[in-house]
Amino acid sequence: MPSSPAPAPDRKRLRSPAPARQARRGHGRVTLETVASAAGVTAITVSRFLREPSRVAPETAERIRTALAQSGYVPNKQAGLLASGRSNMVAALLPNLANSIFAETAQGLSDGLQAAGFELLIASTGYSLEREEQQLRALLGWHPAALVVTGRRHAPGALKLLADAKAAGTPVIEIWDHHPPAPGLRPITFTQIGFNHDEVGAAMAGHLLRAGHRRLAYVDSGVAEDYRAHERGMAFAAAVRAAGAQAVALSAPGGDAFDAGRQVLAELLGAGPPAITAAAFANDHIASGALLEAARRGVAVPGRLALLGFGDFALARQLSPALSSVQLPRHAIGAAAAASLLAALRLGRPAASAALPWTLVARGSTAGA
Amino acid sequence: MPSSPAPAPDRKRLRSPAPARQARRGHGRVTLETVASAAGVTAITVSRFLREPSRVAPETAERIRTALAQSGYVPNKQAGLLASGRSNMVAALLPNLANSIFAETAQGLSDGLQAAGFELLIASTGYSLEREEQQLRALLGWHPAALVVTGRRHAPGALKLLADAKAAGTPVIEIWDHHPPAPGLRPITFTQIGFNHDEVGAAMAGHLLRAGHRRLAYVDSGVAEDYRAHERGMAFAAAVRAAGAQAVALSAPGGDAFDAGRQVLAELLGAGPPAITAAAFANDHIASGALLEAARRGVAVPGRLALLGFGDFALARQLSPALSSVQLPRHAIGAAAAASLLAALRLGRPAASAALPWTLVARGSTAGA
DNA sequence: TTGAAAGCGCTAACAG
DNA sequence: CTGTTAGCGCTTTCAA
Repeated sequence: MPSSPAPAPDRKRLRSPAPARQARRGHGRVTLETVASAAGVTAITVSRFLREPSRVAPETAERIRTALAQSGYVPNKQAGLLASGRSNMVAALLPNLANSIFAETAQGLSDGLQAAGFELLIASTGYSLEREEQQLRALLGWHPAALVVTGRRHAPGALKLLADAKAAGTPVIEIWDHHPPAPGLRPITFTQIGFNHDEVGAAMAGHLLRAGHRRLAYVDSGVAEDYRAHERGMAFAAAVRAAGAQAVALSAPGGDAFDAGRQVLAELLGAGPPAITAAAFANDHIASGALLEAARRGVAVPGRLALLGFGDFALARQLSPALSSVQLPRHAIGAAAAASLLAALRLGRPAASAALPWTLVARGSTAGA
Repeated sequence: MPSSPAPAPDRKRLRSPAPARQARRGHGRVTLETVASAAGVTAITVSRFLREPSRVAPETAERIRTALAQSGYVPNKQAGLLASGRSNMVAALLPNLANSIFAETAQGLSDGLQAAGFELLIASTGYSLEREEQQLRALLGWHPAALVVTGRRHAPGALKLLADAKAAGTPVIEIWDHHPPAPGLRPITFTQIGFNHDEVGAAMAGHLLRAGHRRLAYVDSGVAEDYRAHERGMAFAAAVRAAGAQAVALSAPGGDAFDAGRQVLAELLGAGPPAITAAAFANDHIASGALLEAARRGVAVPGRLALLGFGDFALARQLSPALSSVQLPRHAIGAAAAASLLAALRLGRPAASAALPWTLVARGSTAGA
């Protein structure tokens, strides 16, 4: 008796609601019906019990509770979501997660969402608009209840997806940015929760100009697609020039950010005459690298060179001199986005934008005149 | 004519497979069928095209391609997964994400999984076993193809869920740990991918003992549930005592880790006689805080006090003196876990455990004797 | 308070 | 190469 083509399936008994009912590809999973028949009710009653226990008679409830406990039942979310047509997921796209700045935003989102029973689906883009579009497409397959993306620049395809989603009533929120719409540039706009990077760049310049510096550099991160850092740099340079001072644009090399900062210091010191006496950075890591290198070389900070970071990472206030920096609403951005989209979902109208506060924290590295 | 209760739905036409077919709660979403009828085929053909374009005639394919492009169709994953009974998701539980150590592991997992077409579902536990169990329960609702948890300590309920999953053939991997099973302690075991924290603790002690220290402290992180840090501390103390030297156990206060390290330095210096001349830390942040504070106070490192970190964060080699530390396979743990579970899924047998290498990197903060 | 029927959007199996 | 049929596990609607 070789290869008899598998035993004939006994799919002839089409009777009764009993647990028999051999499924097409039934891999002995515990389903609502398993629990139901153990409790002597039908699936729908167990389903009701799970969602609104009060709508089930106390005795029935007790039997279901027992059956549930013994079965090891785990509700199947795909089935539930598919059947209800609802979604309790929010999809978020962040440039990366290893960077503590976005990790905190993710935490803020997660905190706000979890309390409301929503789940967070995160993907990272590595600052690439192309990857953002890919990831967005993948995420949309889950039919999320809302979308959170970073920044206001997106690939054309992504923009279309976002616009479609918005048109279909799905809240779309852009975080880490809050700019007035560029006149005539993009017709549709989304909710924005963040701050204005032009203002920050100008404020960084203002802080250094007020200390009397006349030749100032902005050191970019070197991440080509981090346009927010570029914007700060442009605004910085504009403000510097508006004050009649000189602006120099530098870019940090790739690799370890501390090392990049160390290398940039040489450029900073070598420039001139007239010498550059103050530098603002795209982030605290690069700034810290420069600060540490200055200490190693015996370069006086802020005497010879004033240094100003961005992000106010934990390390900033630990260095000597302590690094002046811009403190950001990292967690708040996530929390506010969660609150905004939750409200939008509840009220059925577009999510509200918000400009969140940042603070320039002056410390030793930019002290005095 | 006030509030006429909405126009009567035209649900009378039950004919033909045409796109009419008013659904029960059909909210004009674009489905396979929408695309199919636009292309003049049925849903299954579009479905096939999406998965295996070669199985569809070139002409048909072309029509489908057009219809697809115009429709803005987004496949519904819940429906697809439910119908196929498959899952392309891996659920991972990590203590937290803001900590770069775990963020890198998540990145490693994500990298490995993405290449194989799997998606990563991440939740963080905040080092709480209770939250781990909750999150695990929530994650299981997605019926993931594999589970990744951090460490080998779990709440009883979580342990049961994991054991059930394993029994059902779902690979379960414990990361960041690799210990021989404690005799008679836990009957069932899972795949482990990480390293032995006892060995690291002993190696940290060995490194300092070799430099001639006779009274050594281990500074714990103060996170009660980070048992891996405790284990390193226990092993550290055991090795110190085995060498006939004295071991002191300290714990860092909560709050900012750098500040905690600064505070601990005072304790370290105040202890004795005999004085503590070397300290090992639960992580580089606390160690760095101590190092920075030592510099501020003019305490000689390693002359008066040798300092040894754990984790080898980017900052470690930037300080002066540079901080000795233990370099960990942060990314590799995630990558190896991904590879192991992928192989297990493919071959249909249990995932393979692996001990990954770590390195004690000796730098200035523990130099000389 | 409970159940029967139908369907969410998709895919497996089996024709043709 | 394409279509038909049935069903994934759950929830909605309506009836009892």
